[in-house]
Amino acid sequence: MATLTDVAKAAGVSTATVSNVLNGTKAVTPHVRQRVLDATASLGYRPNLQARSLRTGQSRTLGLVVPDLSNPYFPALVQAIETTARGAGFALMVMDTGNDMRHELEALALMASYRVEGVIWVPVGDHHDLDWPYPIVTVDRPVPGCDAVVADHREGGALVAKHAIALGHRRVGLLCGPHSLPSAALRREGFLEAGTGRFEIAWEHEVPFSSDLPNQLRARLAEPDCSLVVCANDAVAVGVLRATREVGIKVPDDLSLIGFDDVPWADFVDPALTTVRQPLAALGESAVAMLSARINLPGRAPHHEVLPVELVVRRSAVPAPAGLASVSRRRPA
Amino acid sequence: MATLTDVAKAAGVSTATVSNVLNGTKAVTPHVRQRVLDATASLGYRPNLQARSLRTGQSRTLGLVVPDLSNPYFPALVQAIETTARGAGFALMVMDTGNDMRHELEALALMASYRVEGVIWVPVGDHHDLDWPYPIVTVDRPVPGCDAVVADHREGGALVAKHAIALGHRRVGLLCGPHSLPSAALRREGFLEAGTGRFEIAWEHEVPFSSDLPNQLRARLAEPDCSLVVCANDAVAVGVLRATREVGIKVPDDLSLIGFDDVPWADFVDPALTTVRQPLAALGESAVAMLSARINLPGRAPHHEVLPVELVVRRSAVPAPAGLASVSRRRPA
DNA sequence: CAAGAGCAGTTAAACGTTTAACCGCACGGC
DNA sequence: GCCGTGCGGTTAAACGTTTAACTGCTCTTG
Repeated sequence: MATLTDVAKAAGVSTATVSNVLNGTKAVTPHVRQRVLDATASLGYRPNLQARSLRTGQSRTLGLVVPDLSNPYFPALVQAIETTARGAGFALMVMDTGNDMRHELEALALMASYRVEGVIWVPVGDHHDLDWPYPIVTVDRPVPGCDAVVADHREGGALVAKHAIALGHRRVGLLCGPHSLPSAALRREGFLEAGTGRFEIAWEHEVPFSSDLPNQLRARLAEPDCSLVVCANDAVAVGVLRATREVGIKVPDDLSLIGFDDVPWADFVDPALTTVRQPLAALGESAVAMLSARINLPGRAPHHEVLPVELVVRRSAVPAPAGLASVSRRRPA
Repeated sequence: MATLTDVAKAAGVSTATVSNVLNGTKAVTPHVRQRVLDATASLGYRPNLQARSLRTGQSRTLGLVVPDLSNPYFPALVQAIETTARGAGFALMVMDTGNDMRHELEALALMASYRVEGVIWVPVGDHHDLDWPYPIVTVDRPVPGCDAVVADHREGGALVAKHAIALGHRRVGLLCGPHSLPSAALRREGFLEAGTGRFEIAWEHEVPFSSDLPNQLRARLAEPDCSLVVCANDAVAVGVLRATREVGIKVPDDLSLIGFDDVPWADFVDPALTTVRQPLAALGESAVAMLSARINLPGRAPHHEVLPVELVVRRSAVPAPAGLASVSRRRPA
C-alpha cells in the first residue's frame, strides 16, 4: 500500500506537508495542495490508522463485549451501537464471550491490547475490582465503578401490572427470571409494587430466560388457576404458549399472557405477544454517547442512565372473563 | 500503560531481550527470563498490538461487513465468524452497511485504513472490478474475483420439491424471492428442476424477503387454488400464515406451507415451520478458514465452497388431501 | 530602512514494537 | 595454543504517522 512518504515523494514535498493538507492542520498554498491531492488520489493512498494511533494515542476504535450474539436481544443493540459509533468516527471491535466469565475477562484483556479507546460491555457474571486502561460503559447490568445504561425494568414491571389491572385480572401467575439478574429482579419488584391490593398472585416461579420450561411448570400450566400469566421474557411466553397449547388451553381466550422485551418475532407468534419493549436502539446510542463523553473528559464520577420502556399491546392479553371465570372454570365442583 | 521499554528498564535488560522472552523468539537464560516475566507481571504490561502491527505488517484483525445485523439470518453467522476468528488469533471488526451500496464501499475503505488482514463480506449490491489491499471472502453471494462460501440453495430448492412430492402435493403455489438475488434464483431453479412432471405450479409470484406481503397476493391467498405454498423465506412464510389466518384458511389443515432459512423463531410460530436450514455456523467457520488460508498463501485462484443444507420437517406442511381436495373445496360448482 | 511578524514549507523526533546485525565469551576440536 | 562456533545478550534501524521546532522569505510597520 502507498504510504505518506510515497505521496510526499510523488508530490515533491515533505511528509509533513502531506499530513498537513490531508488533515487540514496547517495552511498550504493552493498549488502544492493540489499537487498533494493529485498524488494521494493517483496512488490510492489510505492513511495507516495503526501508525496514526501509535503516534497520537487515539485508536478511533471502540470495543463491544457481549455474552451471546445469537440471543435475539442483541442484534438490534449491536446494530445501534455500531452505526452510532461509526457515526462518531469509531470503528467497532466485537467479541462474543459465550456466556463465560473467563472468556469475558480474556476479551477485556484483548481489547486492552488492541488499544481500544473504550468498551461497551454487557456483562454476564458478577464483577468488581475491575481496572482496565480504558473507560467502560455497561449495558443492562450495572457494574460498580462503571458507567451504565439500563432500561427501566422496574417501570416495565409496573406497566405490566397496570395493564393487568386495566384488563380486570384479579388472579395472576408470575414467571419471573433469575433473581440473580438485576433486570429480572427489578421487573418483578415494579410489577409487585404496582399490583399489590389490585390483584392476587396465584403463584410464582423462578425460571430461566428460555422457552424450555421446567417440567413441574407444565403441570401447573395445565391448571393455571389464574386468568393471566406474566412472563419473565418473550421466550418464556412462547414456552407457556406451547405448553398451554399441548393441554388444550387457548390463549388468550382461556388465559392471557404478557411477555417482556418485544423481540423481533413477538409479532409473529400466534397470538401476537403483548409485551414490554426495551429501547434497544436508544440503549445503544446512549451507550456510545456516554462512552465518548467519558473518553473526552475522564475523571467524572460514574453515571447511570435509565431509559424508558414501552408497553406494546397485541393480542395475547385480553380482558379477564367476568366473575373470575377462568378460576371457577378450572375448579369444577 | 506500561511499555516494552518500561519492562526492560525494570528488569535491567534491553527491549530486545524482553521481546524475545515474551515471544519465545530466542533462548534466554532462565534467570533473566524470570526477571523479565516478573517485571511484565508487576507492571501489568500488555503488548501494544498497533505498534506490533506497524512493525510486522500483521494486524491480527479481520473485518466483517454485513448489510443488516437486525436481519435474523445474521446473528448466528456473525457469532460463528467471531468465535472461530478469535480462535485463529484474529479480532473482528464489524460494520453494518444498512443495505446501502455506498456505505458498503465506505466500509470496505475503512477496513483498508484499519489495515485488517482480510474481510468477510456479505454483499448487497452487484459488484465487480473491486480491488482492495486485502483478501475478501464473500458469504452467500459470490462476487467476481473473490473467494466465496455459499449454502447449497439449489439443493435446498430440490429438497423442498422432493418433500412436496413425498407428501403427495400436485398443485403448489410458489413465492420466490427477488430474481436478482442468486440465492433466491437458485432455490427456485432447484425446486422447479426437481419438481417438473411431479407437480404443477398453480401460480408463482416474486416477493421481497419480508413478511409484509404485496396486497394482490392477499387476494390470491384467499383462494389458494393449491395444496401447498412454497415460500422464499421463513419471513414470507409468516406473512402467508397471517394472511391465510385472516381469511379463515387453516395451516396446515387447509393449506401446507414450507419456508426457508430456519430462522431461530421458525419453531415458535404456530404451526412450527417446515423449512430448510442454512448451515450458518458452518458458513461462518468456512469463511474464516478460507480467509486465513488466503492470507497465508495469496495468489491462488478464487475458490468457491458450497455447503450442504438440511430439510427440517415440522408441522406446517402435511400430506396433501386426497383428490386435490384443497383445489375442489375452493371451487364450489 | 531595519526589525519584527507571519507565512509556507522542511527537519527530525517520537510513538512501541520486532529483528537483523553485531559483540564478547566460553568451549571444543585439531 | 588457535580458530571456529554457538550462546546470550545489546544496539540500532525500521514500520507510517504527527507535530514541535526550525528556516527562509515576504510584508508590514514605525
